[in-house]
Amino acid sequence: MPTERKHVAGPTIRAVHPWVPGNLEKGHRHQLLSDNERAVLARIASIVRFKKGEQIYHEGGDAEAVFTIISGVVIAHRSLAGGEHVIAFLHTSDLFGLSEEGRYTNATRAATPVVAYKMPLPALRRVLDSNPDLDVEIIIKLCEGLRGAQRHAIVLSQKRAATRLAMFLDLQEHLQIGRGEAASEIYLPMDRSSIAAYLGVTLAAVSRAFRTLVSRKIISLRDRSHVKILDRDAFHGIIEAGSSTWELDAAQAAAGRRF
Amino acid sequence: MPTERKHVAGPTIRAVHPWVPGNLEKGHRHQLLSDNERAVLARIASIVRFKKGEQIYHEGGDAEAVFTIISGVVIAHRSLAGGEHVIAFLHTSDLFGLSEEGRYTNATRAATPVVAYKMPLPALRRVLDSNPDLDVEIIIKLCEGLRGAQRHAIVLSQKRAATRLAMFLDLQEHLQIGRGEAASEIYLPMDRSSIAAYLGVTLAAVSRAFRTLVSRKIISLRDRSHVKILDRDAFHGIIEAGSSTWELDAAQAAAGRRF
DNA sequence: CGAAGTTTTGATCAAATTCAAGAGTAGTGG
DNA sequence: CCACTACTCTTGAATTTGATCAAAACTTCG
Repeated sequence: MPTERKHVAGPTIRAVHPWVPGNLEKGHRHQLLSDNERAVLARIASIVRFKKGEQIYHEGGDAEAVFTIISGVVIAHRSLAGGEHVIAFLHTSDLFGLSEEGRYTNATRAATPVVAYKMPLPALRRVLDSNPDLDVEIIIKLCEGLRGAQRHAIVLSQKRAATRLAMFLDLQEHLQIGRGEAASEIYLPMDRSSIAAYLGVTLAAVSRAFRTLVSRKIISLRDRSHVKILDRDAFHGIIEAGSSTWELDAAQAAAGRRF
Repeated sequence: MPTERKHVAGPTIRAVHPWVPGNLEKGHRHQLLSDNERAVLARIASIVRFKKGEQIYHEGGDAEAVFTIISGVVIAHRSLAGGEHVIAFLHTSDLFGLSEEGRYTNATRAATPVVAYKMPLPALRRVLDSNPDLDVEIIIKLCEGLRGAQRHAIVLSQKRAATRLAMFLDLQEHLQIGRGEAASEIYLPMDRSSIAAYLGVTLAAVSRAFRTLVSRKIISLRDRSHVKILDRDAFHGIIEAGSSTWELDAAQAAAGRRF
């Protein structure tokens, strides 16, 4: 018996709907679980806390649980020989713990202090088996993760560091708006070296890219983690320009995307 | 009533299982649908054909159907100003047609002549609603797509073109083996400019990277689309070396990956 | 306040882009 | 079957950009 909406405890999962959004505004991330579903998941979930910088699980480890974030930011990454590649920055209501053949496919650590729900996989699978409704929500969330990963790939396909950074800021702003947070400033909870790893460039290059954008008065920095976009035209100019004069051959441009 | 295994018609979907594979060999892509499920889907699916280079759907178009490939190779891409970014190369049994708020999120075109099953979304959703079993299969497939996109991002995070190419070849080989095809040679059905777009480098750089690997006797080319790996040690050396001396700071390397 | 860690900035070097021309392939029609 | 054309791919030379190495400024925190 669902109680009042705001007071239901349990995991939340939010995502942009893959199918028609119906009545609601574009880009809004809907709460995917009903009160009832949240209550069911709450029964198998426990609340866990991680300190800033703490490892949550490691690449290749036994996939024993799936997590959703209550508060804080999580970095999903993979360690290559001699460096690390950041896969994603995960926020409140994001789902993580993807596995392949029973092993986690990447590592995660807390970028800030993190509180999360932890759902053991065996219990989760039992719940999924008996609650068909939950499956569709998870599909929707996975579609979002997939779109996010593809967006990341597009950022990485850019050649200029300033373009990658601008795309990253643009993405962060959209995600922030989607989360319903204030939008006048972009907040960057992660440090420069994580941004560098996400963008696939060096720390030094990120720093220079920031300097470039600031000196051209396209953005301003209140401090290391608060960015304001001053000139949106120029800002999007940087993004478009990134892929400007570049291999104009592939003329038969078509369009569409994976399910 | 399922007839003999080999003779059931209808869409196939194959993927590596996210959870424990149980008895079967690692990395093998299991047929996710039962004969019965295939039969159900076959009822709403129609067979469509596309010529080489033909557009299947375009970015932003009304998402009206989902496809699975019967034969041929499909390129999922997104057009940036002045260039295109290839998201994925899709093969037999792959599922595509991802949408966001009712619109395709990228474009697709045929890299070779393609035959596919087309499943209209409204009908598909009706079937999913009444066949809870199908949901889990789709979740598994989406996990695979997500892992693939993340792998792509890792390729793109590499700095040297030869490293990206080697990783690409390695990936193609694994996918080919996973599909159960012959593995002595790597077959590349797509043209150089699609590879370039996938790797996020120029056509010229791809060409030079091939030349580099061939001249170092690490690979050999029978023709434009048939590659053989001659020296596996050196080959994997290239892949490792790519991320060699590079930002050794982020010391607190943890590990793990998204659900 | 000092020490460790993070970020900025500078100078040099290697690598990919860019522009452009030439070689190789495929496809068409005589 | 060959020649012609269009296209893809390779290769070359000059330029730009980011990586690399290293040192200085700034933060954070005990």
